[in-house]
Amino acid sequence: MTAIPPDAVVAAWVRLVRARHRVLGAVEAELKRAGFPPLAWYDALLELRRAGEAGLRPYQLEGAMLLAQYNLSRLVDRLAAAGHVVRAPTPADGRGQVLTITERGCALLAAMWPAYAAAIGRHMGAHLTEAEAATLAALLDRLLAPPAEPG
Amino acid sequence: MTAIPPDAVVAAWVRLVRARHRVLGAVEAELKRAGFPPLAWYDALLELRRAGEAGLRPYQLEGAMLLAQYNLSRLVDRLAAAGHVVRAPTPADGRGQVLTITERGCALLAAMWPAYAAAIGRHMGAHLTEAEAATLAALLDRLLAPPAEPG
DNA sequence: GCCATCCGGATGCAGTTGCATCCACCATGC
DNA sequence: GCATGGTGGATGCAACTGCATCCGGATGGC
Repeated sequence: MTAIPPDAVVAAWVRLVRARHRVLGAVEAELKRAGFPPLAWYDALLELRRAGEAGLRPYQLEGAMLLAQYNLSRLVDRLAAAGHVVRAPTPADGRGQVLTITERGCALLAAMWPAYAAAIGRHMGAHLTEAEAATLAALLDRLLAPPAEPG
Repeated sequence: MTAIPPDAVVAAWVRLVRARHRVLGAVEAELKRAGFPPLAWYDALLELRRAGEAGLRPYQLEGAMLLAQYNLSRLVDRLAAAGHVVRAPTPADGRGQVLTITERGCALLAAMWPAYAAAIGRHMGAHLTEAEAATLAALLDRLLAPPAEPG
C-alpha cells in the first residue's frame, strides 16, 4: 500500500502541477488584463446559466464546482454584490436559498467567452494537436474517476 | 488569432484544472493529516538539497519553483523560522543572500517522502498504467514548452 | 567620483482562503 | 409538542496571496 510509485507516475504528477500552474496563470493573466474577473466567477455563472430559471441551491453549485462551502458562500457574496446573481429564499426549505443568474451575469459570460477561448487556444491548443488534446483529456479523466477501492 | 479552440482542447483544459485540483487536494490532505507542512515546503527544500552546501540564491529558487518573488521571500521566512533553512549573506553580492538547507530540513524531506510517494501512488498511480503515466507526462510536457512564437 | 538606473529582496496593505464554529431550520423519535 | 440530531449556509479569525512600493547595493555613463 505504501509502495513507491514508478518514475513515470511521479513525472506525470510533477508535470500535472506545473502545466496547470503555467497555463492557468497565463490564461488568468490574459483575462485580468482584459478587465475580467477571476475564472471562478465564470465557472459559477456557467453552471447557473446551465440551470436556467430554476436556479441552483448553493450546495449544488458547491458540488458542481469543486469548491469548499465557506468559499462558495463568499464567492456568491461577491457575485451578488456585482449584480451577476440573485439570491432568493426557497419556499421548500427555510434554511436554503436559490441562486439564479441575472441578465448582467449572462452578459458577463458572453463577454468573457471569446477572450477565454482565445486564451485557452493560445496557451493550450497551440501546444497540442487535436488528437493529442483528446488523448490528454482521456488520460486526465482517469484521474477524476472515483478513488480506487481498497481491495 | 482569436479562433475558438477545438472541443478536445477545451475538454483537456477543463480536465487539467479539475484533475490537478482533485489529486493535489487529496495528496495535501493526506500529508496534513500525517502532520506535515504544505508541499511548497517540500519543493523548496528539495531544490535546496539538490544545490548542496553551495546553497541557492533566493532568485534562483524562485526560478526553480514557479513562485512569485514576494511569495518566496515569505516562504523562506517560514522555513527559516522553522529551522529548515539558513539565510547567510553573500560575499559576492551585498544585497543578496544564500539559502542552505539544514540537517533539520533534510530530516523533514526524508520523513515526508514516503508519505508523499504513497499519496502520489494512491491518488495518481492507481488510476494509470505505467505506460499511460508516461504518455501523460509527455503530453503535459508539451504544455510546459515555451509559448508559441507569434508568426 | 557622481549620478541615474537596475536588480535582489522585504514589507504594508487589501483581498482571499482555510478552519472552526455558529445559527437557523428541517427531520426524527417519543 | 418537544428534545435530539442532522443539514444548509454564514462568519470571526488567523494564515496566506497579490500588488505596489520601498530599501539598499550593484552597475554603467560621464
